[in-house]
Amino acid sequence: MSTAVDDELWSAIGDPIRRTMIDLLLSDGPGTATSLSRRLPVTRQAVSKHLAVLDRVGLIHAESAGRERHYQVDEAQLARAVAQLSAVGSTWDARLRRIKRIAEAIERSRITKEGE
Amino acid sequence: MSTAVDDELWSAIGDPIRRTMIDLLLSDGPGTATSLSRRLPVTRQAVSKHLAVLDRVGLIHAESAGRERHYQVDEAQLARAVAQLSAVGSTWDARLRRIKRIAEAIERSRITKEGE
DNA sequence: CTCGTGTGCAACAAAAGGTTGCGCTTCGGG
DNA sequence: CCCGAAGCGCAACCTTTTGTTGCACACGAG
Repeated sequence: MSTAVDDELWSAIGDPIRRTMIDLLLSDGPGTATSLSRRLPVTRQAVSKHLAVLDRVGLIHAESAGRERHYQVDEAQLARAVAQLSAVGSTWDARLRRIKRIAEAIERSRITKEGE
Repeated sequence: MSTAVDDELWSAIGDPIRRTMIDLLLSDGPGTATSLSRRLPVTRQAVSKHLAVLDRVGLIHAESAGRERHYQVDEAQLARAVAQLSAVGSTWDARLRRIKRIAEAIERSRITKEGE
């Protein structure tokens, strides 16, 4: 059902810090480990590790500019991740609906039997 | 933007094993730690810990039956989690769209300037 | 009652996430 | 030119999470 690549994408966006980092990169545009750490409750080194994780799964990519290293979101890969989210969401949604239907059917048949 | 409760829900469903467990509970109905461990690549004890995590955030709840302990999905809470997923997904989707619009606008103005 | 099966608890190993400290580039003002 | 400030990466270390094994206990069927 789920592939290793999908699992990596999931665990990448499963972390609250990493989700916030993606939010920041999307809203403020490209940023560095230092600029991001100023808006997050962790040190630059922790941010740097998260950036490495996101880079490894391809959700962001870096560009060196002098002594700075600018990261920005890879739009295509993030779109893939969003698709994953909605896929799992709709699967669960469908199953919840089906369970509800079955439960209602059982309820109906129980009432019918009682009426016999 | 994101609350502590939301983060707990996210990290709960962020784990591939836990996502699979929810899938199994949805598709096969209520199950025990032992029955789930037979369909997963980890030991019963590991499954038991994951069940404890899912229980703590309210995504599942248990019911004792003799010496067995049956777990099943809490539909309302899972529906909440699905809503979270789609919320983040649509937020990122909207921002990706906006970035694309801006990029196109810049592209247009650049061409205009070149034409002057 | 006794044996098989399902559970929980404890101790331990490995991985993830976080911090501090250090040393190496690179930019920019004297 | 040069030297300090700013940005970055690497390494050592700590804590939490995830996984394992081992053991003791409870329940149900023969």
